Amino acid sequence: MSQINISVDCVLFGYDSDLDLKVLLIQRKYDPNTAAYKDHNSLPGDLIKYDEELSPAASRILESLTGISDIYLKQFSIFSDPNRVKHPKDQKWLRKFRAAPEERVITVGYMALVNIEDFNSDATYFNDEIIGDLTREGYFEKIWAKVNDIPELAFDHNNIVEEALKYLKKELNHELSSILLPKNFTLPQLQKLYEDITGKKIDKRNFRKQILKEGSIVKTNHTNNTGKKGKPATFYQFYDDKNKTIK
Amino acid sequence: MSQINISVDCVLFGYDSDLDLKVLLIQRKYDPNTAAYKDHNSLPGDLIKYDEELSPAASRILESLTGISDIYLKQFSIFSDPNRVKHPKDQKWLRKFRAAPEERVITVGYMALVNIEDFNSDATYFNDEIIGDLTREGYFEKIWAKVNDIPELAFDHNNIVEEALKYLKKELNHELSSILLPKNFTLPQLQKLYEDITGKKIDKRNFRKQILKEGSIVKTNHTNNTGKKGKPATFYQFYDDKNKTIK
DNA sequence: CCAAAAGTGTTTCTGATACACCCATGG
DNA sequence: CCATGGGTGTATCAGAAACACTTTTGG
Repeated sequence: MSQINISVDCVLFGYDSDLDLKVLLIQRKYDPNTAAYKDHNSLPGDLIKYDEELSPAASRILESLTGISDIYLKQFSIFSDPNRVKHPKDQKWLRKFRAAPEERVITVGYMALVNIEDFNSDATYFNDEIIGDLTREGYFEKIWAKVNDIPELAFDHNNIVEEALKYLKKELNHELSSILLPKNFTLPQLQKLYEDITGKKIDKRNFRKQILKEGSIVKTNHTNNTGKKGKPATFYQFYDDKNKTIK
Repeated sequence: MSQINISVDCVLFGYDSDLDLKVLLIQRKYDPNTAAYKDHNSLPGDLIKYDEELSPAASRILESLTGISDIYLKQFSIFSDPNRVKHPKDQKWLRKFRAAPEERVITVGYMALVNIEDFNSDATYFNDEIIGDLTREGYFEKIWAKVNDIPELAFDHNNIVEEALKYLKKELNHELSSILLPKNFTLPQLQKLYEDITGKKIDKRNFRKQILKEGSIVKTNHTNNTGKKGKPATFYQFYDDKNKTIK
């Protein structure tokens, strides 16, 4: 008898200060035996286990990819179209490693945020046992794609990314930015992050006034002597109001 | 093999102008043969069919209860605790009419709004074939419970109601109020609705100024000569900006 | 004529926006 | 010394909030 399956898919955002907002994708490499996976890209995700809660499932998937165990996670939507896995190209792929590839899958979308520098330090981490779907399939790579330049993805994953981005825009605040930025950051970096995500230019005096008034960030004694032209910017750190500690 | 089931549960709000915000509950009556269902209350909900989309499932359930086919619906959260149907009292009940009562059920919460007067005109409507869970179980009644006085409900339904209420508070606007109110309503009624739902007192001059400025409601020539003391209030109607029609 | 509820404008405050010049560094 | 990017304060505007009396009806 046919059953409905549940999965989670994670849209992991990373922000590269001098560049762009990016999303982590799983890219299947060309396989000479089947030629089927070439250029097959998707979001990290997996079916949930019978007794598994949704958020822990998302954590499990992300930890296995990044080695980071406490990634910021937020459920943002459900994708429940009965035909969302029925496209022939997706079916061809599913048949390779799912017991019942034609069965309906409802997926829960999670938005996740990570400091891309933390990620890089663990870039090679990978735990074979954790991600069923990925390891069953074998050979793949992680790539950071610019949000404005995302390739064609499997299933409805392009749509899921769009929805995650909408959600991030709507929810953006100082707590979230503090996750995307390294511990030490400059105000021009923070401002650029806001401008990149919301797509709006901000007046720098007003931006500083606002954010400093809130008291959520503190000045350090250091500046970024990057060897570039221009006055060096001073580093700030986020201050966690609840725990009275610097993040 | 154990599978995960998906259901939808509906939190249908109705607003009785002179009284309170209410939620529609399904109340199982006392059954002398089993004595099991006494005082068993729950939200209207059902497992979804294999090929069914979530929103249409919620519509189906609500239509079968109210006879109204186009009830306002909004998905607001997922409830996915693996043990949410495992409580002994709930298991006892599920064993009566589910093939696999011990299986995990993930439910999707829908908030729904209805003009309680429309509902009353169809109060006796009930379609046997539509709601599986309800008809399998047999005898039940619909009751409107005040949101501040909700009895103990099955599963995690008390929690689901709370979350729906939070969601309604957050999303409350003039479109939503127009659904809860009858076609003709007075400004004091509208203001009371806002105050009841948000739990905050509003200055009546500021409230009128604001809502009239938006142009979403229009004055009529009628007043509510209710035979009560005090100046009669004039009736207004919501004006649908998109369709240029009165709702 | 009194009690009850509807209806009506103005002032104050606060937060958002607009705007231009000086400073420190590298080349 | 010049090009580049960092850093600073004030004036204006708009929307939110505070506030008190008059009007119409029923009893």
